[in-house]
Amino acid sequence: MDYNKLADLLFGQVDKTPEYWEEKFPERNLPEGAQVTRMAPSPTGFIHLGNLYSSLADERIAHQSGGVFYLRIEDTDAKRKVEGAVETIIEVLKYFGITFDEGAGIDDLVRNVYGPYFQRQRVEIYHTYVKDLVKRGLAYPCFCTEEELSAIKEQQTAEKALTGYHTKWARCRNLTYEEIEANIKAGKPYVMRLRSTGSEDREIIFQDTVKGKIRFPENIQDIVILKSDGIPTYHFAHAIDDHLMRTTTVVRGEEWLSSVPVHYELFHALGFRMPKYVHTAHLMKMDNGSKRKLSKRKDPELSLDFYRQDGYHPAGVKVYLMTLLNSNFEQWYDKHPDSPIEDFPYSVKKMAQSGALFDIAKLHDICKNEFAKLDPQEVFDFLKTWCRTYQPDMMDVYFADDEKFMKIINLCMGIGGKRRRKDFCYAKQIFESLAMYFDETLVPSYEFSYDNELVKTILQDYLAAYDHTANSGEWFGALKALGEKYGFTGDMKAYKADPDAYKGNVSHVAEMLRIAITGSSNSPDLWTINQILGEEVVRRRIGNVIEHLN
RNA sequence: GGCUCCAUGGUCAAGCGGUUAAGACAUCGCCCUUUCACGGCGGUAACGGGGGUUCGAUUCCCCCUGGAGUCACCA
Repeated sequence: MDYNKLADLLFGQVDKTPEYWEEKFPERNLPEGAQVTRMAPSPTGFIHLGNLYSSLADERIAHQSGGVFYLRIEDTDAKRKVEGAVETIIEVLKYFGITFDEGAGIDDLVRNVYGPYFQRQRVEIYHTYVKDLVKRGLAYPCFCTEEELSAIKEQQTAEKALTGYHTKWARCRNLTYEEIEANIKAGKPYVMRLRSTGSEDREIIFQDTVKGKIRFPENIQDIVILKSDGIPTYHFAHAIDDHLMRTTTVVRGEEWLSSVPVHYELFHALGFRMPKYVHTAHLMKMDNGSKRKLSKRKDPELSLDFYRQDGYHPAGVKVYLMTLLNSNFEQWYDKHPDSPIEDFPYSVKKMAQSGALFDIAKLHDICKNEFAKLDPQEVFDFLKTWCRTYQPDMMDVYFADDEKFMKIINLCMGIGGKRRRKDFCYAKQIFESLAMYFDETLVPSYEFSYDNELVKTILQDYLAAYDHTANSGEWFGALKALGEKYGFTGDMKAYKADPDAYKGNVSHVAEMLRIAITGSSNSPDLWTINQILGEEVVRRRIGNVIEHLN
């Protein structure tokens, strides 16, 4: 068959050659060792933890080496397109401190010289290379229908043969020029397939950056490279784009490992050098006692929106992901708690080989630590920003008095105390724990561990003698004295030595007040809370409880 | 099922032929403490199984088992 003639029949409109594109997108002029990485999502706008996880690796690899990190949109599947997705992707990643140097949505004409960065705008490029493959007898049109394909598969299954479009099963492989021409004239839809030169008996040796040396049988599948609408499949676009955009390192999930033989053949057929691959282990989740890959459909905690909605601080999420990404990060971070993550010497050699179970408890611990590193103003700003978008109707309650809110933050974080408290985890949880400071959100409690009459008497007595201007020491002294009056000792040692000798101790009296004022038996320092609430509120709340006990 | 990857406490993991097998989270106990937190101290808890190689295997090789991924005109 005359392949040149076939190429003209199929791609007559293509007037460029591979050389043209090679010249247009030359090797990047970068310092020795600089890596070019990319994030290449489909434009669903759904960014999940796995995406963040690998873009963190991408970003570190590129920027630590003085290279380039760019964004390419893989919009080859029309079904996956969602309006505004690119903006969402850029914005969400930016929230987590990851920015692109180049690519889709980046307004930098000087740097954006390897585009277009939307695959649908690159069809001319893809067709140039497919035409070239056809000329060399390495690609051919396939007219098989869906029904024919599944019939082949059925028979293969019955014969226990390797499924797929390959070897003798690849019917359209041997179509004559005349048959092809007739099919096209008849308007039959077709895809373009690679004419694989692989053999099951041979193997390829592939070097993965994190998994090491891997052997595979050669690819023998005549995979689809151009879909019937002329748009390339992922595999083909990957080869063309990463070559022409001069990507040096591809970070992707290990679900791609099994298509390495396909990519290997594609790159070689095209005459391209393969990039380095970093196949990352999956984030896993425990489900009914067994591990499985986190799924975007089943697991809401996979969505980054989930973390934003609940108000997780981006630093916490990022640090947690880093601990999973590099096994020695956590200890480095312990030693350099105040250093920016960028100072960490990131190494692909230290990436996990196996999938880590996503551990929300660990995330929480890290978030608490991250909050404890922020200064009060940062916490204030973060909470206010979060509240404005996720609980707008509560703005008037929490932020009616900025000064009061700031005092609460200081108290809850232990600012000014001996040590920082670590109560703050994520915004939603924080605001829940702040309910006691606002009349609108207070949940009163009338559950006391002592007889209601006694509680009432003590509260009344407390109220009668309450001096809001007393300092912390004076206030506690008064509380002790009050307790003594009713048989609650202020001497903890004496109480511990012989608890039965007393009705209780001063902590029990404090508990009554705590419940009366905050609705909870647990809270930060009561005196400070009183000061934040103000005399009027304190008196009113205690009064309400007394009334309720009547 | 074929192909491939993975395998140290409940979880994340250090280890890279000889160790009392780190550390963090979680958990439990004690201390500190007017509650809660914070903090301090301590405890429970691991090399999946079987063969080799070796003077010696958690470490190297093989098999088994277990877990995961993938087998589309989706990426």
